[in-house]
Parts: sequence; structure tokens; C-alpha cells
Amino acid sequence: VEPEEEGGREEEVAVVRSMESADAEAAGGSEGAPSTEEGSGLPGFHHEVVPTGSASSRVIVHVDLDCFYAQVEMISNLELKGKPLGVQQKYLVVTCNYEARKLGVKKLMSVRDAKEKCPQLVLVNGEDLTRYREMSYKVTELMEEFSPVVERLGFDENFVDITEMVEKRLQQLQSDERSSVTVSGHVYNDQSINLHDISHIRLLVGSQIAAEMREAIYNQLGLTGCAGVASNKLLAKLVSGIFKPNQQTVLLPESCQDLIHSLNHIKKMPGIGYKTTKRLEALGINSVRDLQTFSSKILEKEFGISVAQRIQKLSFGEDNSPVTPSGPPQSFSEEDSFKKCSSEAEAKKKIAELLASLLNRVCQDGRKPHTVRLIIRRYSSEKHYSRESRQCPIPSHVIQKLGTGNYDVMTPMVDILMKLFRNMVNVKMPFHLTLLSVCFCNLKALNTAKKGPIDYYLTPSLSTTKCSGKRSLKMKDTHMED
DNA sequence: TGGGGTTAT
DNA sequence: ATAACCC
Repeated sequence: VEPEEEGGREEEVAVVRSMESADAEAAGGSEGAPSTEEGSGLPGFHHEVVPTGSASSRVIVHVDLDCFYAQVEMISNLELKGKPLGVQQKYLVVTCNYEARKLGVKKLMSVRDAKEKCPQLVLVNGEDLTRYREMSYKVTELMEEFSPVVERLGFDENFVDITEMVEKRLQQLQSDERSSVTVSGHVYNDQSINLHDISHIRLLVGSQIAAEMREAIYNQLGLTGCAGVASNKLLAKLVSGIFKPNQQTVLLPESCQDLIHSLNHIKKMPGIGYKTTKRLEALGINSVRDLQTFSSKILEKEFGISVAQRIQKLSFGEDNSPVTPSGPPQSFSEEDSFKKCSSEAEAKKKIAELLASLLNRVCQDGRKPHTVRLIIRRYSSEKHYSRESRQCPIPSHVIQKLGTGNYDVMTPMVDILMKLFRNMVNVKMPFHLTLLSVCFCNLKALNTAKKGPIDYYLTPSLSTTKCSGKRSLKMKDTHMED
């Protein structure tokens, strides 16, 4: 790929370009004739040929399961269906089904308030995420059958880039059939469809694919959910929430501004979180229009060019971020919160429990984590959030034994974690923790590669300079860090 | 607020 | 290692 050169039409560059193909959006136009394959063997031959992945107009679907944990619980126990159901973690109702919502229960309501509002509320404990996680990945895998480009957002949302699928279906249609394409589900704002507008046609085909996805999720997994179809992730996500349980909505370009201005505050904009909202408010920015019209220069001064440009584009409904395939998880963690943990022995016991669960998960995954991290939250009456962590490499001899249930991997791992613990917490002083979490990350595929003469020296376990055994016990803190 | 996740700095 | 974001 030639650096900087916009003129030369690149051939295979979908992935590379997708990071910055942004500006094509502003350029608008030309989405009429993206063709998929013909040009790919002839670099630079046809000036108007747009490589598949970098077509300026995409079709994105956002799939959002309805009250996911509650649905999983109702599938596990059919007795629960039809009753108001809440899923409890500690003293919170983290989510609930629609029967419960009708009776006034809200997400993240305290159990006390929820029971007060709704004495008939049935509660199930949802602190163990295993079944939710498993079901979540089944949904993602189902979506991947439609298109491999699926990005997870939490356990219950997926983005799918269906641009290619849409193009393929359009090519199957004769030109007279195009004008009989119909929408599946709602059209945002009840906007009228123009079948002479190719962008409308593409989004309608997208709505049909979205309907097929929801059907598949229901038929194969028994789950209902919403979907939104639009030209980028931001808009797809915003529009998926318009008709709420178990319905879908497509956004046509002419209604984009209406959609984003339907957000009554910038904090509703995905990508603008708690901190950014506070800082924007300090600048007098409260509405989406405030952010649209605010001085770019001052915004850049406040947030840096990267954040400033990104959030201001969001305010116009522009989002060039690609749907990034999530693939297998980057990390596994288990956490537990509690009112008080103030002794090392207590901490050690909790850490061992978290670790035991994690080892099972890591074993099932097959890959090997090369880093372990311990996270704590200290009690503080006022201070908002704030966790501290320490991490270190997992010694290679421990990594090797991770999959093999035979050897005791608990003992060396607990020892490592307690070193990390004492590195963070001065156990000779009083302390008060309210959360412990253990995380395995830096996951690598098993060493399935055959060893050539070079690999031999690059494989730590085979190198003679390491692994003296004595060294790992004397490891100083700085040696424990990555 | 829970029990998770991700990426950027 | 932390800070921001997401659910």
C-alpha cells in the first residue's frame, strides 16, 4: 500500500483501509456501484471499483437480546415464565423480565426497593455468569454463520457487518425485482421508502437479514431480541432500541438527524461516558446540538484531538469505527464483592475460590494465559470507584501444567497471587477491601507450532538461561511485572 | 450498584 | 498500571 496516496486505487486493502476510510463518508456520493469481485485481480484498472470492505456505505445490524439474564433463567426453569422475575447479584436486581418491569421494577434497583414495589417478585441469583456466558457465545456464533464479522458488546449485544451479504442478495435480484423489495419490521420515524434510492434498497435488504437473524436466534436458542439496521454502528445501536421488546427498526439516511436529536442529553450517546459527560457539561454542552455546534478548536484543547474529533463526529451520527470481529475472549476474570475483607487469610481464601473457577474456564478454552492479574477495591466512604491492580507473567512451568488437571497448579498460582496481594496491600497495616478479582490475560494459542532450530531458542522453557527455579522464588517486584 | 468485558494512554 | 468506555 502506497503511503498517503489517495489517487491510486488499492486492490486488497479492505482491512487496512477500514481504519481510516472515514473520510469517504464525508465524500458521500458514489455508493451506487460498489462491486465485489471483478476488480480484485486488476489492481488500479477500474478507477470506480471500490474494494468490498472499504465501500463507503455499509450496512450494519445491531442485535440486542431482551433482558438477557432473565431470559436465560426462564429457559432454565420454565416455572418462571409468566411470573415477574428479577435476577439478583448481591443486594441488587441487575435485570428483570417484562412482567416485573410492568410492575415497576427497574434494572439495578436494590432488592429492597424492588420487593417493596413488587412483593410477588421472584428472585434468582445471577452471580455465577457461567450459563449466561455460554448462551452469549452461542448467540455470537450463530451470528457468525451469517457473516464472520461479528463484534460483541457485553454478553447480550452483537454488531454484524452485513454489507457483503446485502450486496450478494442485490446481485441476485433482477432490476425489476429491486423495486419490489420490502422492509421487515419498523422504519424509524415512519419515513417513506424510496425504491429508486439504492441506499434505501440496501437497508431494506438489511432489515430482511436482521429478521432472519432474530428468527434463527429464537428458533435455535429460544431467545428474543431487538435489532437495528443502519449505515454505521452508532446508528444501528441507537435505532435498535426504538421499538422495544422483540422488534426491529431500520434507519433510512434522511432520518439520521431526527434519531440523534431524539437523545435528550449527550450522556445517552454511546461512546460518551460518565467522565466525558461531566467535562462536557462543565463547558456548557448538554444537548447533542450543543456538541455539534461547539467550537472544534476548544473541544480539541479540552479533550485532545482524538477524543474531540471522535465525539463531535458522534454528535452528527457519524461513526467510522469498523465492526471488529471479537473472536475468542482476550481475558478471563472472576470477581467477588463484599462488605468487608480485612485479613490476609480471608483474602487468600477468596482468591483461591476465584482462581479455582478461572482454572476451569481456562482449561475449557484451550489457550494458555501468560499473565495473571489481581485487582482490589479498597473501602472508601466517598471516593467514587477506583480499583488497583498488580500483574505478572505466569511462570512457564506453571503455564505448561494449566491444561493438565493432574498437577497442582493451584498452589503455585495462589502463591503468585498472594505476592501480588502483598505488593498492593500492606498487610501489617489495617485494611478494608470490598472487592477481589483475578484475571487471566495475554492468552496464547497452545504451542502447536513445530520447533525449528530458531524456535528452540525462542521458546523460554527450552532456553538454558532461564528457569533456574531459585530465581523465580527470589523474583523481585520489578521482575514480576510484564 | 454487579460481574463482567474492551481499548487507549 | 490506570483510565476511559461498554453491557
